[in-house]
Amino acid sequence: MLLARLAQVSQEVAATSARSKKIALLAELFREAEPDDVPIAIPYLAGRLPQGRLGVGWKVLSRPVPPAAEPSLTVAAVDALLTELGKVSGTGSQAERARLVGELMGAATEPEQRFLLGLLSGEVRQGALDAVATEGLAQATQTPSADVRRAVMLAGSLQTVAEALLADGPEALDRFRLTVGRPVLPMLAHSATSVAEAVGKLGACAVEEKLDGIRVQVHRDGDTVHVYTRTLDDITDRLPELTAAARELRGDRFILDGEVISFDAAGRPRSFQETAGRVGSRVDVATAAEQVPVSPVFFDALSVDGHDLLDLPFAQRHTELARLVPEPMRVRRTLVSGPDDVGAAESFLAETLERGHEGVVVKSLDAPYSAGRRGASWLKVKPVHTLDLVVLAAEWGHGRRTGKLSNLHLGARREDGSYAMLGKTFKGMTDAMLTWQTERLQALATGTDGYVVTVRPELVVEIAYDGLQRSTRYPAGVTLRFARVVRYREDKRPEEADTVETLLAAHPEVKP
DNA sequence: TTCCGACAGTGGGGTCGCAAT
DNA sequence: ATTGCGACCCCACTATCGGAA
Repeated sequence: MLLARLAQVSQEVAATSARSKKIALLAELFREAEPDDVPIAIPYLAGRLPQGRLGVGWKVLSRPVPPAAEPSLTVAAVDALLTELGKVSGTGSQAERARLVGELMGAATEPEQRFLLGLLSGEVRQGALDAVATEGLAQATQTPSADVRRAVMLAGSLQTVAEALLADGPEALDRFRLTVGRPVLPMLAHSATSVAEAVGKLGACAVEEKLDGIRVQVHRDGDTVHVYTRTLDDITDRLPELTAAARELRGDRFILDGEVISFDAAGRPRSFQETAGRVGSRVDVATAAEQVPVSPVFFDALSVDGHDLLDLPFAQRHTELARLVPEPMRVRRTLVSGPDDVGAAESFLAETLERGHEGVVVKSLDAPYSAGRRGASWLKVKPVHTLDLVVLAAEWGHGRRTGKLSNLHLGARREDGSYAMLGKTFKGMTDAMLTWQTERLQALATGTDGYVVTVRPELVVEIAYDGLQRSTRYPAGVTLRFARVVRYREDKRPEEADTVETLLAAHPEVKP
């Protein structure tokens, strides 16, 4: 198959907003693909590379290369070149990578170049990623989409399922069963604004501590233990404590879901930054483990002693978890009978925050484990802080925000009347707000470098955020975590905005 | 007809590790 | 030794489609 054909389909998919049409276009292409093209074409049209990341980013891709006049690249040739590129990434030379990228781009026509750039930078912007491609695959093979989705969750990979399905037909899906040693996509949570709202939606539920660490899926089969992240990367070697902990447990074949986090000497949770730094350390694990030891805290069991628990209600899965894992290694929780009992949930949240944790997750007791989906049966509740800050500058947006000032630079007042930038945000804006702020900020503009428009510090905006964290990038030594716009405060003068001092006073545990 | 679940898009900050400087 | 870059952790929110109610 020619790359030009893929680029054309991607273009057609991008051109329609109807999901049903996107799915039909993808299905048509999947049907016409040769068996050898399938493991390449499927991930390409799901906006991913089969090789994963290649060590090629914006820096290399931004060098323009004259396009070819006629399409000649095949999908297989592109894949071979990218595989070569992946090997070079392992061994070194940036110059060699740049040369290979140049070679590829030089052989591509203009539309092919556009498609490849999107693919390599992870921004295909065709309105179809894995989930839509999965629907397309189901349609192409005339297989119920729920069956395909489930197989993808269990395989942790769309292309594995696609190869099997297109080669052997629907019966091939039976091969994808929950297997110890093969990670599955983890179940995710939605947000709720209060425990009352969450309990109101779910009824009888468990309220569990939400720990601010790294999500882990731990597989043990005899003496063999593997630890996977949320994106199914194998991080076993970085976390020797988890292998040891898994081997201590009474069962010898299981899959558990939990969080890994570091506690200080006093038993308080360390900051996310500290835990994430430890989990990210790969070179001298022994030293890192000594300085920042981590502990697993489990909250779900997917498989125990060869039994697949995914379809059991949470209450039963937790019974299995409790049989296997002693209490100190399980997440703290309380059971709530329903909306009449919401007081118990609220006091549990208060206690949890007092213990230094992030918030709670409210979980329906009768929901199955919906791997890979952001099911509405888990609802997280975290406290939200707000501040009134001043817009110092704004950046031009990309994609659907092209031509709109999007990303705001946020400043807090200093006592001397100047402003300290605390971070940026592009979140929380409606299209109407984008239009409004583009006009308003341009009227306040004092200069631009073509990308960042600086403005007179006059516009006050109410910002919600999850917490403060240390920063080496910003002048106050701190930055906001997950800042988003709530609303503009045109009723407020910049002199009425919050100050760095009041912000620091509100978060005494964070030292700039 | 209206409501709501699922999806994609738009990017934020930090940290680590590696290659280039 | 320092710097720049890419990968991968954490993540919120809005717009839109299309099936469910």
